[in-house]
Amino acid sequence: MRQDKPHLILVDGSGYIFRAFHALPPMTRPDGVPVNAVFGFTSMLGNFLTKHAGSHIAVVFDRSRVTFRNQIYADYKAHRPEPPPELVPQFALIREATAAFGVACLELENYEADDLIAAYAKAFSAEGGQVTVVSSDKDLMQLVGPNVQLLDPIKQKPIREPEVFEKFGVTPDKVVEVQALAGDSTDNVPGVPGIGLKTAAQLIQEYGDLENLLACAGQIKQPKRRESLQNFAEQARISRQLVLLDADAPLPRPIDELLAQPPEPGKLAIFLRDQGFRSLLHRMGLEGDSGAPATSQPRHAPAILAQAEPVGAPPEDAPAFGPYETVTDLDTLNRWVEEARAAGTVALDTETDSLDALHARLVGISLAIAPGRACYIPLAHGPKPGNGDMLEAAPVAPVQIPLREALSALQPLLEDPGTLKVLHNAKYDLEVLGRPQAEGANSGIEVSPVDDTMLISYSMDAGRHGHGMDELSLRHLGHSPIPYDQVTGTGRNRVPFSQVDLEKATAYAAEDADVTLRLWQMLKPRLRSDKALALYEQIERRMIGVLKQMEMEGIRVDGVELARIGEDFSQRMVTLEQKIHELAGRPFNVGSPKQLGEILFDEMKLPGGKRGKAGAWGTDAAVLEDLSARGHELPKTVLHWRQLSKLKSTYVEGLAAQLDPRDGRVHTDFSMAITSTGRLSSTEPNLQNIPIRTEEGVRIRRAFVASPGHVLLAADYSQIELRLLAHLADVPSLRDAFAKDEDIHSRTAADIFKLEPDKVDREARRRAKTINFGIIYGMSAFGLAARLGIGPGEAKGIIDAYFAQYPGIRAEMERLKEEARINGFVLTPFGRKLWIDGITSKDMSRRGNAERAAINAPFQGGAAEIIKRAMVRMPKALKDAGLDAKMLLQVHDELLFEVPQGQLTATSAVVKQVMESVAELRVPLRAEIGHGANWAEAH
DNA sequence: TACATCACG
DNA sequence: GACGTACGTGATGTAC
Repeated sequence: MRQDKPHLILVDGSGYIFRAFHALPPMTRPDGVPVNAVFGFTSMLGNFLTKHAGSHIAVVFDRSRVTFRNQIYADYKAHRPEPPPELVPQFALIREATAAFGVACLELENYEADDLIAAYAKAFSAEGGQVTVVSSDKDLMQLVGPNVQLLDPIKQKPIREPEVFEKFGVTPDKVVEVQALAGDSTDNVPGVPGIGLKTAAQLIQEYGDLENLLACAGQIKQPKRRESLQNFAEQARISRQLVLLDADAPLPRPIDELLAQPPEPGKLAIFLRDQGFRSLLHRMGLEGDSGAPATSQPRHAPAILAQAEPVGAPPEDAPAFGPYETVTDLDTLNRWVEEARAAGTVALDTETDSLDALHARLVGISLAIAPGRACYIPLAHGPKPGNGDMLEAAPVAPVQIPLREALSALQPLLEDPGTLKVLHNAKYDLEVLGRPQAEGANSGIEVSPVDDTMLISYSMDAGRHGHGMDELSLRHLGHSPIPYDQVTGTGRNRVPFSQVDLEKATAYAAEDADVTLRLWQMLKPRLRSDKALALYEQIERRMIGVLKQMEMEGIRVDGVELARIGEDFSQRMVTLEQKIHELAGRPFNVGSPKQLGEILFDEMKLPGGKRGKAGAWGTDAAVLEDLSARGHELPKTVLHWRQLSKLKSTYVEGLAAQLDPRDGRVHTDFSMAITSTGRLSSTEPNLQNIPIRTEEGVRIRRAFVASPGHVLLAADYSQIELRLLAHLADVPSLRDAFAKDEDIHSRTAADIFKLEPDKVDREARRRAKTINFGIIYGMSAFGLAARLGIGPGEAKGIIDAYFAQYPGIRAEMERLKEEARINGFVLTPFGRKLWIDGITSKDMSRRGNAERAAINAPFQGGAAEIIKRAMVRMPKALKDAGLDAKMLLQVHDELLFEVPQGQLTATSAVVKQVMESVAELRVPLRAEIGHGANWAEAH
C-alpha cells in the first residue's frame, strides 16, 4: 500500500463498542451516566489514531436493528438480544467521541454498517484509492481485494487474500457463495443443513458459485448432501442475499467529507474532561490544556496523526514480492549461479512432493539474491493431469532443465565455502538435497555453509511466538506469503507440487526464498544486539547437522515382535471389555470417557464424580485410581483396558505404520523451534515418549533393537534439573550431596524432616522427591497435598520446612518471577532468553500459569542447553577416538547410541566424558551409562 | 475440530 | 474471600 495514493480507513464502530462494553467493568460518570463503553471506545480509537493514518477516515455505525434484510428473511439476526440498558445511553456519547477526534461518523437508516463499508470501499477504490477496514468481522472478508484490506483491531494484523483463504478456503470473491451454503448461526443465516465451512469451500472450489452448484446438484455423489442441496436450494439463495453486502447502498456523506481532519486537541480535551476520563487526558498528553483552541503548536496534537504509518505496509522503498523469474534453460541458471556467487549470500528453498524429508522427491529449487530478486528452477514438474477426454492431446510436462544438469550446475554453488546459503528450517532441505542420487530424484549435495532463519528467530524469541516462515514474514516484513494450500488446493482437490503450473509454482516458491533472504537481513544483525549470537552459532546452527544425521540413521524396530505384542494386547482387551460390560450391567463404548462417566456416576452413583468444563464427568486415571482404591472393580478394569488400548493404538499400530520398509527402521523428525524452553520435540513418530513406566510398556521398548553386531547404549544425565536448582539457587546442602554423589531425595528428606541420614525411610524419601520435583514446577501447597494425598495444612508445613531449610530456593523462585515480570523473559544459566507469555496478565489464573512457567523455564531450558552442547561435541569426540558409534535419539536428558559390539567400553568412556564436561556448574554433572540388545535393557 | 486422555522427560 | 492449583511436549479416539 503506497503512501502517495489516497487511503481511506473505515472503522467498524459496532465492533469497537461491543468489545469496549464487554471488556470493561461498569463505570459511571459523577452524574450516574454509564460510560464504560464510551471510555473503552475513546481509548481504542485514540490509540488507533496514534498508530495509523489515512488521507480519509470514518467510523461506521449501525443505525437501527431492522434493515432491508429483514424483508428478505424475517428471522435475520432475530435472536440477537436487545442491547443491555446500560449501553443504550452510551451510543450518542460514542458518536460525540468520534466527532471530538475530528473523525466522521457514518450511518444510514435501513442499512447495516457493513453495507456502508462496502459501498464506501467500492466508491473509494473505484477512484483509485486504497481502503483499510478496521474490523475482524468475517462478513466483511468478501470485500478484500487488491485495493481493500481488513485490519484485525485486536491482533493489529492485516487480513488480506491469504488470510481470507485460510478462513474460508476460497478467494474473497467467493466468500458469499461459501457463506450462503454454510450459513451463520450467530446471524441466523440458515444456509444448507449439513454443510459446514469445509464442505462449502470444497463445493465452491469445484463448482465456482452457488447457482452453478445448484444447477449441478443432481451430480453430487453423496446422497445426503445432494438431497440437502436440492431441498434447501431456495434457502441457500436467501442466505446468499443476506450475507451479500450492498455495495450500492447510498452514501450518507460525500467522500470529500471524510478527509482526515487536523486534530483539535482542545475539543478532545473538553470531551474527555466532561466524561471524567482523566487517565485518557493524561495518556493523550492533553492535561493542563484548558481546552482553549490549540493555536500554539501543541506538542501532543501531532502525536495523534503525525507519526502514523500506513497499516501493515512494508517500508516505502522495499521491493515488491514478485514477479519472479522461472528458470528453464541452463544458460539462465548459470547466470543466477554466478550472480549468487558474486553476492556471497543466497537464500535457498526446495520444493518437494512430501513433508517427510526422507521420502520427499525434489521438485524444484528457488534462489533469492536480493530482496525482490528471486527465481524458481523447476526440476521435476510433470504434466497437469488431463480431464480424461479422449479428444484432448496427451498432456506434456513443461519445459525445464533436465534434473541432473541443473543439479550439476547448482552443486558447486551449494557446496561453495565462500557462499552462504540461507534457508528457513535448513534441516529439511539439507536432508532432501543430501540424499544420494541413487534413490531417484535427489542429489547427494552437501549444502554448506548454512544460516537458518528459523533458528535465528528461535535463538532470540523462543516462547514469544512461532517461528514458521509465514508468521515471521507477517511479523517482521508485514507481508503474508502465498499460502501453500492456495497453490496446491486442499483436501480431495490437492495436487502434488509437481503438478502445479510453473507460473503459480514460481510465484510461491521464489517468494519463499525472497522472504527467507529478507528475514535473514532483518534478523541476523539482531543476534548480536540480543546477545544470542553465540547460542545460535555454537549450539543451534551446529545442531542442524547433528540431528540430520540422527534422523537419517533412524532406529531399528522389530516389526514382528511389535505384531506379536499387538495380538496379545488385542486378546486381553476383548476379555477385559467383556468383564467391563458385565460390571456395568450393559454394553457401552469403553473408549468413550463420556459414556464411562455416565455409567460410573449417573447409573452406578459412585462417589467422587467431578464435572469438567464441558459438563462431562471427569474419568481420567487419577479419578479411576481413586475409585479403584475404594474397592470398585469397574474403574480398575477400565484402567487396565485403557493402558492396553493406548499402547496398542499409539505404539504398536502407530509405530508399525512408521516403519520404513527400506531399512526396517523408524526415522523421527526432531523439531528444533517448537518448545518455549529450548527443548527439542519429536514427531512422526514421537520417539521421545516411548513407554517404559509399566511392564506392558517395557515390552514395547524391547522392540527397539540394535542392528546385528551392535548394541544400544543409553546415557542419561542424572538429576540434571535438580543439579541446576542446586547451582542456580546455590543451596549448600544440595551442592554437598551432589558433590558426594549421594541420593538427593534422601538428603532432602533428612534436611526437611530433621532425620539422621540412616533414619530416612521410603515414605520420607518419596515425599521429599515429590516436593523436589514440585519445586521446579512452581507447585503450591494445594498441589503438593493432592500429589501426596495429605491435607493442605500438612503440605504447607512441609513446604515451609523446605524453604526454611533452603532459603536460597525461595529467593530464586521470587527472583525468577520478578525477572519475567520486568523483562518479559527469563534467562537460562547459559544466557538463552525464554519469553514468558502472560506474565503481566490481570487474569490471575493466566498469570499464575505464567509464573510457574517462569520458574520452570530456566531448569528445563538449562538442561536442554546442556544436552545440546554434548550433542554438538559428540560426533567429533567419537571420531577423534576412532569410534563408529552412531547417535540415534535424544530424549531430553538421555542420548541413545548404536555401537559396534567391540567398541562398547571405549564408546562408553567417550560419551560419559563428553556429557559430564560440557558445563562447569557449582555441582558436578553426572551421566549414567547402560547398554543392551534393546532399548529397555540399555537402561 | 475441540476435548479428554495418556505416553514420555 | 475467591480463584485455581506442577512444567514441557505429541498422538489418539470420541463426539460435535
